[in-house]
Amino acid sequence: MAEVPSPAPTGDELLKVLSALGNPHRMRIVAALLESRNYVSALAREIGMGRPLLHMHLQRLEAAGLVVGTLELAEDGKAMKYFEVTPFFYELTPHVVARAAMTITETADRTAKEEAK
Amino acid sequence: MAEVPSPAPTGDELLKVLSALGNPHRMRIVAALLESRNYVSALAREIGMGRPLLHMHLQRLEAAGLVVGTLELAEDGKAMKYFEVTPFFYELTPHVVARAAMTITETADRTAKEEAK
DNA sequence: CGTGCCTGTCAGAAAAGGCTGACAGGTATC
DNA sequence: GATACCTGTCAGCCTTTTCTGACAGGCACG
Repeated sequence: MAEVPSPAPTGDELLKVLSALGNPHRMRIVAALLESRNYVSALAREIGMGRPLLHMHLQRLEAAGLVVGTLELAEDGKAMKYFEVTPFFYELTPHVVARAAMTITETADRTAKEEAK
Repeated sequence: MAEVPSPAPTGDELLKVLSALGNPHRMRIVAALLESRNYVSALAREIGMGRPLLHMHLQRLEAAGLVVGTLELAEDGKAMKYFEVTPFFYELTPHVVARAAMTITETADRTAKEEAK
């Protein structure tokens, strides 16, 4: 059980993880969700944050594979999206970083790309 | 030798490390410096980046404790700042993140703080 | 003394990220 | 039908980060 991506993550993956976790709010969100899985609105109240904003942070974390959200139907029919943290594990060393750095997708070539279309 | 801050980093420390490493340029800088320590101007040429910009990235990495710079005097008297990577090591797990999240210095309270002074 | 290479910093433009209020849809209860 | 929850998205503002060009100083070589 529990897949752990430990050893050699791809550059883009590590980049998403690090930039996702490198934010005070998102770190606290992970902390809150680790204590108990929760749905968006309740979590927003708990940590005192607007829903749209929390929503944005959550999908940033989810895009990085650090949390997962499941849309569940409560008994009374209400649709609520529960989030919980993934058992992720990354080792952060110079070697790992250097290895990942080689496989970074250049997202910085918006030159003569729009026109080609 | 080589101090490794592995187990339970403070929130602010982890925050600095993650946001420092969560950037494509800075990952490449670490990669380049791991191969061989280098001074600013040469490194700038090597990775094709402006000196002022590289300078900024370097001091961001240094502030996070991931690289160290030493100002050395070459034989011909020129002052050159050599950078090299630190043997850092961080474990990234939900538990570590949650633990760090509790010790985050609220830098976001510029409310009734100026007046108190 | 001009040229070259080193160091650093500064102001200001450009891009990215964070944040808010308003809106739309859904289902259940009074 | 009005209220009260839940979900999501969108335009627009504001702050932070990223990036560039120009400038300062230092030391050595021709």
